[in-house]
Amino acid sequence: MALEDYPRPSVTVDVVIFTLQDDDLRVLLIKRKHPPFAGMWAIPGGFIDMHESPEEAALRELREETGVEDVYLEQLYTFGEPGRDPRGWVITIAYFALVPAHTVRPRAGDDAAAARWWSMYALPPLAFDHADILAYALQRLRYKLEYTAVGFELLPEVFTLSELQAAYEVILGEKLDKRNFRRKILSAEVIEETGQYRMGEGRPAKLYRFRPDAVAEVKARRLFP
Amino acid sequence: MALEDYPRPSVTVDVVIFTLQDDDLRVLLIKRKHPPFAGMWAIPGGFIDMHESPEEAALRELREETGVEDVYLEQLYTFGEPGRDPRGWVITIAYFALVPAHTVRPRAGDDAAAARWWSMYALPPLAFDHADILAYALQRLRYKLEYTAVGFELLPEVFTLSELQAAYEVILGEKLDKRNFRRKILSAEVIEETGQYRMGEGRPAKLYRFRPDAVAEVKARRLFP
DNA sequence: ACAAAAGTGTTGAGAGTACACCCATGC
DNA sequence: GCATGGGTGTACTCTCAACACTTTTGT
Repeated sequence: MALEDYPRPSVTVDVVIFTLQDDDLRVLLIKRKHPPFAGMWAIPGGFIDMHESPEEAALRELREETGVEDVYLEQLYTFGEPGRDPRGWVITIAYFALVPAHTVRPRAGDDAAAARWWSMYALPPLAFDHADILAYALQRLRYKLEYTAVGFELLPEVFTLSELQAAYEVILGEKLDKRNFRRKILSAEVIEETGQYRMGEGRPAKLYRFRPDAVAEVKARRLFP
Repeated sequence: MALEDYPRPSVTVDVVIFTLQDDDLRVLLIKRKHPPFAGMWAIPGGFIDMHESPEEAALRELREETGVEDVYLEQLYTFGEPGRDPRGWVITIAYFALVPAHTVRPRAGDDAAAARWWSMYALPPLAFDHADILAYALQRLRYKLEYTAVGFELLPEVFTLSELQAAYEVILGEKLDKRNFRRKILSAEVIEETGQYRMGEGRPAKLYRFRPDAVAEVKARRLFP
């Protein structure tokens, strides 16, 4: 039996693009130009091209919507409930990306009437099952933040410890203790001082950078030995 | 632009089915009857049907290959490298399932010349990119084992602590300390005594069962607070 | 001098790890 | 009575969480 004897779905990639902006966790959404859900907000995405891998397709979408090339990108989950797209049988491979805010200026692609950042904590109504996808992406981001060093992907190259802590707080949605935070992050040896300082309203703050040679993952606590 | 204007891939599900047998971690493979890779071993799978979700397709495959219905099933990853299937453009959504050995008798489905368990530590050459998929599934299984209670999905309803420890050892590929193992698992309060004993060659062993109300997940140690 | 943000240590509790011997049964 | 696997406790180290004051700068 040949491939053509089986019905084939359309397959898209959707890319949840996170950033930090104004002490808020934001996600890039596009306003749909065409039906279905014309005028509604949606996660940017598009059809996979033959001859490209799903990851390449996700990188292409990311480039089209943000212009950025070299960012953290990870496959999230594949959604394929029948009926999730009123046009027909459409399966989507969802990705999530982390971009530092200052590197990006959202651009509306061909199919979008607009593109802008939305706070993850104040989202508009969303097309398709995109609210589910975002909820899952947030859960996964929080989870990864706890046991890997992905947080740095959202920050500029240099940052202060207070800025880093604020980033963690806004993503996790909880306050953290300053002394414990500093002790733990410094003992993890994933950042180093740059020797520079950031001048501000109070005492100048040491600037740090991520150590690219750092081990990004810590062993999880085992439920069983 | 309509859905039909875009090229569509074939989409399959592949289900990595793990079990424990003879103190070994095993995976169910089928021997392919048809080209490509006729006569080679492969992960069981098949095309998704229109009107079913990927998860339903995975459950259907699982039923066809093993007859079991009610088992642990989790989406693993979606593989879509161009060229991974010589017949053309085929994307596969990989799942992994955990089944207790005694509940299953492998059956060769229509497209298979044979089906049998293989040790994860002594695999035959595999069709397509299935070696990659298995390697990733093993990594994920080990990872989940460390911070959730999925291990019980591989054991019969009642078991001794020694059997449980042996299961963990064969999956993780390392020896564990008996006293620490027992202390930790009992303090996690995920199992309870049945009151029965298993008679064997030495002192009879207490039988335990999994507590279905138990919390299956433990907080991971945070890299950062 | 005062406002604003940066920076800094200690203590008590719980978890992880390493380690060796006695117990209950079948033969 | 002995072989076989089941079952048990302690001491040390490390990590976690809670908690408040001093330092450095700009105005």
